[in-house]
Amino acid sequence: MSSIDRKRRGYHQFCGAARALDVVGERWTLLIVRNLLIGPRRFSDLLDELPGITTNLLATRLRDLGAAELVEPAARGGYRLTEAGRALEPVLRELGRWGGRYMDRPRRGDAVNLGWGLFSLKRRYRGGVECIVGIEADGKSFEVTLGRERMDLVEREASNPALRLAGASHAFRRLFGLGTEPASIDELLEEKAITATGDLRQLRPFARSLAP
Amino acid sequence: MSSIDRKRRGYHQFCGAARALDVVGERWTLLIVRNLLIGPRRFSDLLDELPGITTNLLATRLRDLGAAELVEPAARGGYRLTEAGRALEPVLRELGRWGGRYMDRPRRGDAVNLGWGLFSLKRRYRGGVECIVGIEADGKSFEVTLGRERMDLVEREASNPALRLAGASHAFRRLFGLGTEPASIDELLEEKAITATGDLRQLRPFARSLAP
DNA sequence: CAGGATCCGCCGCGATACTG
DNA sequence: CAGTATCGCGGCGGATCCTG
Repeated sequence: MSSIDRKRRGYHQFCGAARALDVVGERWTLLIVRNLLIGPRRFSDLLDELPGITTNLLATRLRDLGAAELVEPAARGGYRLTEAGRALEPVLRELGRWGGRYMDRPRRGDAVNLGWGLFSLKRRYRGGVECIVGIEADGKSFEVTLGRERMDLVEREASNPALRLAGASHAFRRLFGLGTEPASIDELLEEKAITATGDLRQLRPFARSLAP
Repeated sequence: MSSIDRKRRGYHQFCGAARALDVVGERWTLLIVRNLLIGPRRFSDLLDELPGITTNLLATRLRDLGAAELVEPAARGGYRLTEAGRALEPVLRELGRWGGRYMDRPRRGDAVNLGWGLFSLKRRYRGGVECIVGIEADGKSFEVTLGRERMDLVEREASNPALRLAGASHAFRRLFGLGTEPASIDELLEEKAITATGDLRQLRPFARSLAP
């Protein structure tokens, strides 16, 4: 039946990009995935982090992502990505890289999220450092794992970080040059905008490997 | 004025991926870019290659892409990508890579396009060959340039290819394993499904560097 | 309160017809 | 060949209501 074929609107092209857009090309979908790439999320978390999305649309998207087996129920409630969902990270990385040209400063009314900013550091990371850093900003906790080649990011309290940094998220956006005037780690410590505890010898290599 | 802010529907997030989707996230847009990445196109070319798009929507998308300075008028009429538009290639590459998992075989009603298939070979190319190959299939001409690291593809008659291959597009899809049972270059030459002229010593390295 | 479902209005989209 | 004009529909945005 052609009614079945056309049931769901699709591109009907034998092309990887078109197939991908058939699955994750609808509005909001890739942004939901981006947020889940940082860590598991509850419905209400996503609702807060995605200003403008409505409850019905978020529910629909999560249901569709579940049906596509890109998202599954998380252990402690909420939603998490499956392996196939996590495989979308390179797509988000390249989208973020390309969109960087429109992103020098936040515009009026823009939602700003430190998680998105830290996520974008993955492609800036220069490598060569090996340590785990815990970041606490505005009630949120991030575990940043620097390895030989790549950086990992999870939103959770770092289990056993070599270094702990705490401050307002704006301080971290200054540290990494994420939409504000950049500042050195020394300035920020001097101003007490950021406080560091733990193995302070890791501080400078950490900052340098992620500097703007 | 808030009416100006909200004139165009957008995500209003200070995030590279969201900014990118504000510009190229609407339906059809990235597929138009994908086709233009293979070479300049006229309005009617795009209309043929994008089954299902309508004239008004294609006109709107091309106008928007022009306003965003991703597309500009081509020298001999039609449309071509600007530098910023070509910079979307990694996005299409990663989308295509991810979408590959849904693409083992064409489905009923799928549009099939040899250009899209050859484009996907860019990420398969193993490097190490240096030659220009002209491919002629079903009235279309492609110039495939193999270099030390990467492969380039333009839809045009190759100016001075070391090797010329001609055949039905289905034969090339067998050669590269693009949605059909793969076949070796020897089989295809034996069957006369593909005819090769020029420097035949390049034939086998070419096929091997792009094999499934 | 988390996690939705339901209803409605609007605009992006699809289809067709028409024009320079 | 390269679009524009028109219209109907469904996806999406906004608000409210429901259920454990």
